Amino acid sequence: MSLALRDSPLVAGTTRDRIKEHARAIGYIYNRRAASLRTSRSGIVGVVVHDIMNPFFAEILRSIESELDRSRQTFILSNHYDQLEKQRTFIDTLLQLGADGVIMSPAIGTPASDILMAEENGLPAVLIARTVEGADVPVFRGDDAYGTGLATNHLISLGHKRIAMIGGTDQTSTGRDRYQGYVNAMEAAGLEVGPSWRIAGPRTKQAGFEAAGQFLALKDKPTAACCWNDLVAIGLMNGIARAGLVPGVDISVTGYDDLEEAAIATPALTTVWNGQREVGRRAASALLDKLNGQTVRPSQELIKPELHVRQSTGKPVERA
Amino acid sequence: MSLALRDSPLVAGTTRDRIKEHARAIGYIYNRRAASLRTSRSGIVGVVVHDIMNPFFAEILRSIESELDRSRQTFILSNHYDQLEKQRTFIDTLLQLGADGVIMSPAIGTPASDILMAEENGLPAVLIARTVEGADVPVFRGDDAYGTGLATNHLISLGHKRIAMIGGTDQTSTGRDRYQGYVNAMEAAGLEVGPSWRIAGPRTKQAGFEAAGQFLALKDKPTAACCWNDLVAIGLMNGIARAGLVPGVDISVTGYDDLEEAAIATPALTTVWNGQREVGRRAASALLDKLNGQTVRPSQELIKPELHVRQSTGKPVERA
DNA sequence: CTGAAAGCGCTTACAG
DNA sequence: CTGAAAGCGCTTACAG
Repeated sequence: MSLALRDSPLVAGTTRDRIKEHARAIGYIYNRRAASLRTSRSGIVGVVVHDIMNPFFAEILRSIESELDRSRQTFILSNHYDQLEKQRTFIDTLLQLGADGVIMSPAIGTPASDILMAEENGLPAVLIARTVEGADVPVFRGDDAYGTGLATNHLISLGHKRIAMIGGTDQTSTGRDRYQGYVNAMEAAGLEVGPSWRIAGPRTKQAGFEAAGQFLALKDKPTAACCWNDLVAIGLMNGIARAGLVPGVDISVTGYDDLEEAAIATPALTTVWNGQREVGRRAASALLDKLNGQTVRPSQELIKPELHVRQSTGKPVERA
Repeated sequence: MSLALRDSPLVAGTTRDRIKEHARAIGYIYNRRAASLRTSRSGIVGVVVHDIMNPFFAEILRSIESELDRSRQTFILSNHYDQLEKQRTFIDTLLQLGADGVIMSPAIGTPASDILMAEENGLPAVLIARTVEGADVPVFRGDDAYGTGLATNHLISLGHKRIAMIGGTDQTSTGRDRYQGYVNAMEAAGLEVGPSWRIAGPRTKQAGFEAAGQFLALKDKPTAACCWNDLVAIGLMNGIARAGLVPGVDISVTGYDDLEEAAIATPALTTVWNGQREVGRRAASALLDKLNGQTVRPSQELIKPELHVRQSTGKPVERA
């Protein structure tokens, strides 16, 4: 019977149809636990990211979803909120469920051994967005240093000389790379990076909004802000507007990610497209290849970002 | 051994510790598929909503997550994007995995028989946000008609007489209820509802943004917009600002949901708090009760919304 | 080609 | 209290 339901060529067409019809009639439900126990394939893929509600991950997840759907894999989502313990619990759950693989944006502080452990227990991993030093797995992410370089150079070319970097943390590879790209661009242009010009931390709209006060009170007031991501940029612009200044005129602001929202922000946000779709699609397809027994060599795949210029950046306005 | 690992009192303390230590040493992984096959409990709960990336659902999901976490249930998320087929596939997957229950915001057009089928196959269901006529299960949602009534009355009390309703669809109970609340409030105040004053459809920031043009071109131009949700309201405000008008001054706008974002929008959005946390927490806890064999009677639980007045609403400004 | 049997890793009722 | 055995529902190798 199981052969018939799976359309095996070993079973004749009419027999197959008769069995399928009968199965439907009695409301037969295929028991995947039993099948998986026998075959040790579950058809489950885990995805764990910092926060699935963050629109940056949301766009990645959509493309992972559509890629996995085509291979009829069920995917289980989880947030780790950058808590190593939550991430470990989730990986443990995946192992217990016999998941076939995991796509993860590793939590801050993830040791390579965590990933090694998963792989050794038959749970192949693919990383997105962040790297883990020493983990021997494929990684798909944007070229962050290059991306913030694009944004910073754009501001420099408009004539800005005092440019702050708002948000992000040194605890992730992404954070270090984005900051480095900004610093490199500044130095290449012979510009100084004021010691207080980095406001580290913010990664949400709310935090960007709150950072506006600190930003506007900076010594040698910068005329532009290169933000960690679109959320911070939009929050910052709201904060700037609240303070009576006009973002895009009085202060130039760049974002990062090019979320759908960036285009409809007021003013429309100049930002760096980060290839979310690409990252998701390629990570999922690499994992599927692995599951199908193909050898996928560990590699750092850097998607090249692109600058999208809109209305939130302009020439600097010097005030008295 | 399995008794020891589950801390059964049948096993002496020292023996238990020795076994646990050994299990850790050899890297033992508990096989939940096997256990579930035997016990027919899987520890999996499914959650399916229109779109998990929508911040309205995101806030509900967070509270479901924390509630289920405490009972050590794994939850599987899925979007149905209001496609009945996707929802059915997901429910099917849950049945095949032997999930213990499902929390769903039913897709448009979900027949009661779909829910009945799940329940009959041992998958108890709890609904959130939307009702399905004839489905005999608990439903947790906000009192939508009351909520839009609050918003509309607030606008009326400020002196507005021409108020449009932007967004939402008649295909969901939520959509019908919110529209009805608006109409009731208008009629109770003896105000006319202009036939073109309802712009149905928009439910996203993008769509709200795009609706601004249509709104601003309405005959007998309304002075205020009661929006379907915060996303539409924020999008609409952005569109209004793009057109050179000042939202909150030239046009009053109300939202619905009171997302975290509402407070930091520019201007800060007057909106209706919709009890997302409550909805999630209570739905999860009702499902857990069901799983534990308690009889949970099917009922409509309406969470009372509250108006939060901010800067996006003010007295009407009549222009020449 | 068909059918009966073994076995995946658990839990639980049962015999010792 | 302990240990061996049955059985959950599949898949697959094997005997007929």
